[in-house]
Amino acid sequence: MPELPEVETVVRALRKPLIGRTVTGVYVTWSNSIKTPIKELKNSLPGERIVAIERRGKYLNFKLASGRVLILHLKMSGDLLVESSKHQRHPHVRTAFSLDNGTELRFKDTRKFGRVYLVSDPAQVTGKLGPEPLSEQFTFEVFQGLCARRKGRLKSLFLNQEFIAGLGNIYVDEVCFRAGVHPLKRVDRISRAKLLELYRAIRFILNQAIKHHGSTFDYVYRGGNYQNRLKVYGRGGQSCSRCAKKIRRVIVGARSTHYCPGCQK
DNA sequence: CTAAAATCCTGGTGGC
DNA sequence: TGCCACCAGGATTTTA
Repeated sequence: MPELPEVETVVRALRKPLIGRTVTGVYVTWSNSIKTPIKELKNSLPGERIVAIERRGKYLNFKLASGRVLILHLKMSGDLLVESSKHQRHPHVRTAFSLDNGTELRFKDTRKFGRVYLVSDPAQVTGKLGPEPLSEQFTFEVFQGLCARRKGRLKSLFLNQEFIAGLGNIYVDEVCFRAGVHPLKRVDRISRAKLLELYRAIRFILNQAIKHHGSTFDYVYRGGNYQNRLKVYGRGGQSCSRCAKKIRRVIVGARSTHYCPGCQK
């Protein structure tokens, strides 16, 4: 479940070992993940130098010297490792990029949901994404405009990457709790005051999670410890830390959803 | 148009 | 201990 904070953590960790490196080879064991013709990837990636690594929503963009962009999505169970080529690959490494200094960028992906693209224009992959919630451009006015005339439920809208890029199941539940808004509330019936609370909660929760290097779960990126600070996600049946009522777990749009019936109206 | 359901996947879990 | 059905979940695709 890597979401924005986990992907941001990965991006920051990869910059030092990867920027300036040149790809020397491509290794693939699960071609369903590769969304560019494999021949093209294997033929044209070697010789490319990585000049920058950026995050867009939950996507990682590796900018190459030619101007093309290698885009990865970790989906459910993806992780990226930089290891010596001599070090044996974990069996769940589905794609690897060997580099000019004897290391490899390894895409470990237990559940095989991950995706790899090589494109000339990243908009081909990420063009429809909504705004970056931590950018300066994402003001309250922008958020309010996006919410206007939306009839759907808050939870579903927040999970929609074309609405805001980067929120996922864990942090949506945490944002709704912090703002004190019920996740099933219709968006067009939320007051301006509560919208402001939601806007602030999005920025606060994501920033806090990044500060703690994201959350670590069964298959998710190692290292982070924000999972210990979650107030509702994964806590169905436990007592709310604010009002002591039992936290509920329900299914919304095939996603588990956690909220406190006392604090969230 | 929206919304719900199916799809892709595997390791872990709980029941028996 | 072994077997098996079942579950999680991001994004896309299909169905209603």
